[in-house]
Amino acid sequence: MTEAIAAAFFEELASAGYARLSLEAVAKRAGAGKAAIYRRWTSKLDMTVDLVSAVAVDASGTTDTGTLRGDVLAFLTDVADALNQRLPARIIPDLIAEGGRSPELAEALFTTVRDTRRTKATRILERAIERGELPADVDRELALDLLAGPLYWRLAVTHTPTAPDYLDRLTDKLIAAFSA
Amino acid sequence: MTEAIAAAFFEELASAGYARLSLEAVAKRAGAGKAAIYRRWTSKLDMTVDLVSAVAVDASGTTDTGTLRGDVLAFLTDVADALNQRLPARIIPDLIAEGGRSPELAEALFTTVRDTRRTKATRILERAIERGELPADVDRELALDLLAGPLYWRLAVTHTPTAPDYLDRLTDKLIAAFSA
DNA sequence: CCGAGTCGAGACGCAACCGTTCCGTCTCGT
DNA sequence: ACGAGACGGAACGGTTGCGTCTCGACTCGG
Repeated sequence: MTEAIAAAFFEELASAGYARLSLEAVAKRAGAGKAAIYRRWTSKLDMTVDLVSAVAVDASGTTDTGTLRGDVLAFLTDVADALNQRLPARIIPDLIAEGGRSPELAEALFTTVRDTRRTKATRILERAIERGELPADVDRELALDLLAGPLYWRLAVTHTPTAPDYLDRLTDKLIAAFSA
Repeated sequence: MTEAIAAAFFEELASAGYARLSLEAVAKRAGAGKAAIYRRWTSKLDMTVDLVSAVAVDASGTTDTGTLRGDVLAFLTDVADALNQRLPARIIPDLIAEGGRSPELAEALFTTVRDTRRTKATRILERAIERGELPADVDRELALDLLAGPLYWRLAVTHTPTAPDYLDRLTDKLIAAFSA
């Protein structure tokens, strides 16, 4: 039951956006009464934070492929896989935009989602430093933006499809940038 | 009058988002009657496309600084200036998210805003090729994503402030990536 | 000095949701 | 077999925004 409501919630969130999201529609799509929702969560914000951070947490694998290039490519592949799915592709930009407006939502999601991804990326850099692939004083701040930015821009903002070797080529450029 | 309505529209759009935008609130903030709005535009979508593409078009300067590095830095500075303003910082991510949901809005805005910026960035690359700063077969597709992505990610998604020399450092990394 | 056009203000009927409350049903554990 | 509790569904009063329409006031060109 809770699961059916959650599924309906994400469908509605993707198709309507957070601002337009109606709990009435969620209930209807789940084949549930509104009471079933209000019995579990107190508000739309509560529900959103709870459900979104639940799915965000478990997406935190940190595979060590043995090389910087392998790690970067794996990281980019994870991001691309997520952003190429229908629901996340619509939901993530919407929540980011909404986060600019609702501090509560922004803080709740950022502390889970963003920080998870941030530490994951940082670990890639530090492993590379230990291996001697990158200098110890690599510009981490910039590296994090370079890792996430271009792919997010392409997939989530301009909605441009990627050629099969796109991630490969991007990986090469990124490593060149890190080492510069 | 039209100008007062437009100003109120952008204020409301920034604080409420497109989905929650109420023409009633726009009228009230502009000190206008609703009739004044409906006399000029037929719908919220019509109004949005009209007003947004109007301000987007005139932000299309293409300065030639004489070097690739100068051009890139100038481009990044333009983007950063725009995204550091209160209204664009809130409005742009919101419209991007909304564009994923409303094909009409997406198409109308993309053909003006995105293509304008795209050609601007492409011209930077081609000038560099003419000068011999970049090889003729530079990966333009990747270069465009690298130019826009990291800065957008930092300013519009993670809302992280930038150190004064951030754009300088980013420029160096980007040029290294282009040449790789 | 007058009539056409625009103005702000707001009432109108309509629709969508809100969050709550009440049904009658169904499924449990005991 | 029975009572507790969650279920789907529907209705409640209240709020908000829509798009239309009607006011009386103002401004100007002729």
